[in-house]
Amino acid sequence: MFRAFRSEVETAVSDALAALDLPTDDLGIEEPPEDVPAALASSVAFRLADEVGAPPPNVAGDVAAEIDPAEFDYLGDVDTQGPYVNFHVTDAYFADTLDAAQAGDYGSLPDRETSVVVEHTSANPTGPVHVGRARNPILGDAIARLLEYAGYDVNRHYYVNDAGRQVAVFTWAYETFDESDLPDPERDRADYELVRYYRKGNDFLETADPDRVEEAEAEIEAIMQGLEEGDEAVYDRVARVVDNVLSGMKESLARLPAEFDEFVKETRFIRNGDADDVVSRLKESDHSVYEEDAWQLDLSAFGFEKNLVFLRSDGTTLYTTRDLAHHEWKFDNYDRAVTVLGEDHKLQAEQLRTALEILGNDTDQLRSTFYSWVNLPEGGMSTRKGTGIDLDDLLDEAVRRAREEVESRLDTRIRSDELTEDDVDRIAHQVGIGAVRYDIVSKQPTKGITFEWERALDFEAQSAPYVQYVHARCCGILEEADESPAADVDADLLDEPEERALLHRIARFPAVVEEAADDLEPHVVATYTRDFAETFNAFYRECPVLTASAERRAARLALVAAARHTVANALDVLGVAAPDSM
RNA sequence: GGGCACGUAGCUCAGUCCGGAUAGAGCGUCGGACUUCUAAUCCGACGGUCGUGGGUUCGAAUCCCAUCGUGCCCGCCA
Repeated sequence: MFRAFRSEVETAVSDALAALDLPTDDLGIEEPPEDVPAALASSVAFRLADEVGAPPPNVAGDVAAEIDPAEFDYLGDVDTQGPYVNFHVTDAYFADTLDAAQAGDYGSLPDRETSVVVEHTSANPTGPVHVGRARNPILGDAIARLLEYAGYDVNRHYYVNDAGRQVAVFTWAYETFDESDLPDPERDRADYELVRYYRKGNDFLETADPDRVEEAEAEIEAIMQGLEEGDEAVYDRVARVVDNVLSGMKESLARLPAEFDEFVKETRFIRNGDADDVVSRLKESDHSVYEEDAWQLDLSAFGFEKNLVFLRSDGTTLYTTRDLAHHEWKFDNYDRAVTVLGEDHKLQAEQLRTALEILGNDTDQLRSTFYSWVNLPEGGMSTRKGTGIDLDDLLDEAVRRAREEVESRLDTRIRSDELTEDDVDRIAHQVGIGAVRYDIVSKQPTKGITFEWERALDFEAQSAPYVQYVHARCCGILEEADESPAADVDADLLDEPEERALLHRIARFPAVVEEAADDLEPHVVATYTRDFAETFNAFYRECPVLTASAERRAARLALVAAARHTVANALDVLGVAAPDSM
């Protein structure tokens, strides 16, 4: 309803200014501070004061007087407070909000008939997912969910880097070293087992005799050439390692949960000739140069200092070349493409975009969003070196601490229903994993995070359980009521300030989804859930539901149902579970 | 050296894109509220030169310039 209201306000102000013969290019519509009762306001009077030749409050009065609320459904009173024009909502606004939010999918926007491919995570298949990388699947999955709520047809892709040197090293190491020379795996799973070869191999290359390193390098080079030439036997050798490691990584990611519709392998674009096609088209471009036996793009006209090599002197393609083919493939199959990348890929992403334009693509359909790395207090995390916290360890610890928390609360629990063992287990998972996820997704991705156990697993703070608790409270009331919320309640009965505030908050949810999706910023939804919880808790404190008189009780039950759908879906956008009880 | 981010209360963060009403939360500290629809909750107090210095504007945390601090990037790696 808020979206409809806002559009009415825009129309009203625009028409009023036109009637007063004033410019309508800037309506100055904004949200007033919390202590102002209006839902929207306009500060347009400041800007027009000079033109009108009157002080802002007078101009505001003129604008307000020009608006006839009778022409609108949701725009009610229009008044002024000093230089501001304030817009209030009608009873119909509350009634329609209450009605709309009875739907279980409240907050989902209409289908846009637009497909979007969201590529995220795409971590090199070299070992277990660590916390430094975990921001990517959490952010990426939330963006994918957000876009689905916003009405897009979303596909989630994981781009598998299976053609680079690191997988050649990995394959060579896997085939060379014997398991008896390796430490025990940290977990009984493919990624933990295989990463030992990768680490051993890298260690060997750094510390072994130069002669033996040279031999190893020759084998690694042979694997890379085999991939480039389309040697099926080499593909099979590499795929055995890559697919195995990936199967383990998928299990970690699924715990978040982050799941994918497709794992797109980089080698696919070598094998199907698309990378070669990109090379030949780039060679013909005005920006291509042949220097030092390699084909390069001179991007100085686009503000890039250095050339971008797209074909090595030995005739092989580079990651970027294959990624160009990859993105053209995305453009062929989807209307829009979103990529979630670490900030270290920023320059590369800009070069990619420019090269795609040179190839004749419309890059408006491509949007990238960047996040800062999660570091340890002592520095970065590395799969190769084995430094870092495994995502599995973090999630295990989060669930363990959440379980401790649930169990310690069992004694003081007021509610009469007993929690079963299964309930405790469920709540521990929902709260533990939800807290990790919420902590990451509620911050602006560009802000750096230093990982600290205590902070990551703090269930107090402004964390998931605070919001989840609101959902559990809603469910508790609805369950206790023992009757479904009636469809035709009188929303006018919800006239307490806390009830009105809650309806206002509910009404905004679709607009929050829309804004967050437009900007690819799920943290906006997280901020909303916190505000929502605060507003609901005020209602919960002041407005008893079950003991209210029959009519009021029915209206409040409908409000609680509306609140439940809103908070459940807001959490769903973030990928955080909404527990029925806690 | 160049480019891009980030800098808001003791700590962790919203707000910055799109300038407007006394800069908002949480944690911590201090003081209150459970025979009540679940206290993982709520209420109150204390706490801020919005890194710094200029500029634009009726108005700047927000825009511009400069500067300091931190992080990332500047490969025929991925």
